[in-house]
Amino acid sequence: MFSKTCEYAIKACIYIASQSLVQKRVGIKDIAQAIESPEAFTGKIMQVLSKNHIVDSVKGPHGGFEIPESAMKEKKLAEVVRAMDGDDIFKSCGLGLKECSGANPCPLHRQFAKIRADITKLLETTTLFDVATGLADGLTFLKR
Amino acid sequence: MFSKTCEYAIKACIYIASQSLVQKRVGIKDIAQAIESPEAFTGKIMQVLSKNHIVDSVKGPHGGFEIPESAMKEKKLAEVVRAMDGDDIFKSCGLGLKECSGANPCPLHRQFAKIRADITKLLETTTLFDVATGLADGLTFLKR
DNA sequence: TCAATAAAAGATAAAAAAGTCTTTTATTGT
DNA sequence: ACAATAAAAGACTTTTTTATCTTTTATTGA
Repeated sequence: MFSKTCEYAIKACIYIASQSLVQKRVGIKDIAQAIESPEAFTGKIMQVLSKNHIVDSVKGPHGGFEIPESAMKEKKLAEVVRAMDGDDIFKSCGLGLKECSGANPCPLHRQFAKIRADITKLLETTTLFDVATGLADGLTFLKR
Repeated sequence: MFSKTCEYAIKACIYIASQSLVQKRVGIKDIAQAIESPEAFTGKIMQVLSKNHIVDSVKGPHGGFEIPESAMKEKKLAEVVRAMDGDDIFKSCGLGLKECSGANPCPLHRQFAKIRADITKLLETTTLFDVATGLADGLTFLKR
């Protein structure tokens, strides 16, 4: 569904958001630990998220990453996915046709269109705030 | 969604099925051409499909691959997907948690469960016959 | 100002997926 | 029996993804 990179990115954002809810800025070590990801690789991912203005990054002592509450209420999961995996999951044909459309449909065009629409709706309507609260409340998890 | 290998496999099966509908056995060159896949790689994929009894293979002159009409009415797309990609798409957590469940849910557990169920239903109920007819009738395509 | 901290940037490395090439085996028709 | 055909099997190569290691830059507080 998503690349490993994208999975880590989504989990990292949710973790950072949940910590930002209690005014805590978190470092890479922290994140890697919270989402069970390789530390150095997580650093690379954070660079992309930071460049795409999905998270705020602060260098130096007491630095780390954060997402202001106002921002996390705006940011949709779709933005994270687009930053990491592009918009393949939103657009591309399930069987890999380059020009799959109503005029040139693959044998599963209509069926996949429905599924893609559901995925798109989920990712375009869910905000980081929406998912961060469940984590903060101990109702959901990012490990195991 | 699917690996490239799996996409080729699905398309190959649909093409073979559609040709079997008119009593035509098809060779690897034929298939590769019909689905725009690399020929040698397609050969490798056919080996897997053959070993998994999804297609019948015949060696020697006039040999090739076929799927008897009775068989294609039984074979679900899910069997092809399982042979190539395993059952990750049917089972595994969208965020990559190893033990994602009602008791230890990832933040998107319920939402993904719904989408996975839809995908599973589609793949488990659609037979090769179902999709081969549309191709044979020129209503759907495997290229472009 | 300087040592410590933490992310950014850059260069590699390892693993997995995608793809190719060569040799072998099975089948067919002459 | 044997030449031709076509898939199976095995050994490789290339590309992409995942992951690591090192150096640089920015920030802080003593």
